[in-house]
Amino acid sequence: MYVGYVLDKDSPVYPGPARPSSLGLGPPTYAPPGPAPAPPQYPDFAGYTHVEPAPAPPPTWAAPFPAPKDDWAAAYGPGPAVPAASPAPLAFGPPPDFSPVPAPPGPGPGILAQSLGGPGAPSSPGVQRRTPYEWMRRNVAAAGGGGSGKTRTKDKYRVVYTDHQRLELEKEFHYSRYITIRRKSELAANLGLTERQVKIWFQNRRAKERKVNKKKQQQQQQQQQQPMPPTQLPLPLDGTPTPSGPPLGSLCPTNAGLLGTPSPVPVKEEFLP
DNA sequence: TTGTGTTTTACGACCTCC
DNA sequence: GGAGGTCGTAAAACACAA
Repeated sequence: MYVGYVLDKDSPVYPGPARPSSLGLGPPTYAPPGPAPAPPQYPDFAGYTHVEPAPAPPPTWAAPFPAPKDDWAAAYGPGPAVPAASPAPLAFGPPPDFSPVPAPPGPGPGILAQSLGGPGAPSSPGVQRRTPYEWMRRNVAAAGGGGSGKTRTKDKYRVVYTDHQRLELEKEFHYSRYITIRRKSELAANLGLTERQVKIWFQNRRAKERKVNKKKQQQQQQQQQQPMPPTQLPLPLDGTPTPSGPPLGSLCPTNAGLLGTPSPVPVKEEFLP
C-alpha cells in the first residue's frame, strides 16, 4: 500500500543510505538524544535500514516551488501543486545513485521505475492489480491525467499526492514518526507541499499506523483465544491442565503495545543544533 | 457499468505544552 | 494564545466484484 511494503521486501529498495544527500533531502539535522542512533523502533519496517549519511551540505536543492506563504497557495493555486506525471523532472528528483525498486518476481521493469515516470505506469492486464506496489502505480494516471489531479466539490477537496511526494514522506516517516519543524519546512519546500500538508500527512500516517497496530493486536488476541491443538497445549509434567489465561502481553493491550513499540519521542526544535 | 468497500487527504473539536 | 498532538469524520480516489 505504501512504501512500507516496498521496504519490507527482501530486495533492498534503498541499498545505500536511505536519505542520499544527493537527493536533496539531507539527513535530519537534529541529533538523536542518545549516543548512538536510535534502534529501529518499528520492527514492521525492519527492511528499512536507515544509515546515517555523512553530514550533508546545506540544502542546495532549488525547490521548484518556493515556500508557500499561504498554506493554501499550493493547494488552491492556479496550477497543480506538483505536476504528477510531468515529463519535466523535479529539481529534487531521484539522484543518479537512486536505485529503482528491483522488479518483483515476474516480468517487467522495476515498479518504481514505472511509477517515477516510466512509460508503462498503468497496470498491465496481465499483472495482478492489487499488488503491494499498488499505490505507486495507482495515482500515476490519476494525478497525471485529468488535468490538475484535484477536484473540488463544494468546499471540500483533496489532492492526490504524487508517487515521489509519498515516497519522500514515507522515507521521512520511517526515519522518524514525528517530524521536526525544520524538516517539515524542508520537506514541504522540496515536495512542493505546504507545511500544513506535511503536518497533516504525518498526523494521518500516525493514525494509520495506530490503526494497523490495533488491528494486528486484535488478530493476535483472536488467535490466542482460539483453542490450541492438543499437541501444543502447555501441559505440566503431571498432566493437570493449567489455568488458562492470557499471556502477560495481552493482559493490558495498551501496555502490550507500548512494550512492542517504544513510544517515539519527538525532538523539539529548540534542542536542535 | 454500477455498487461497495478501502485508502487517502483534509478538516474540526478538543487537549496539552510552552 | 499559538502550535501541534490525537480522535473522529467527510469526501474524493481507487480497486474490485457482480
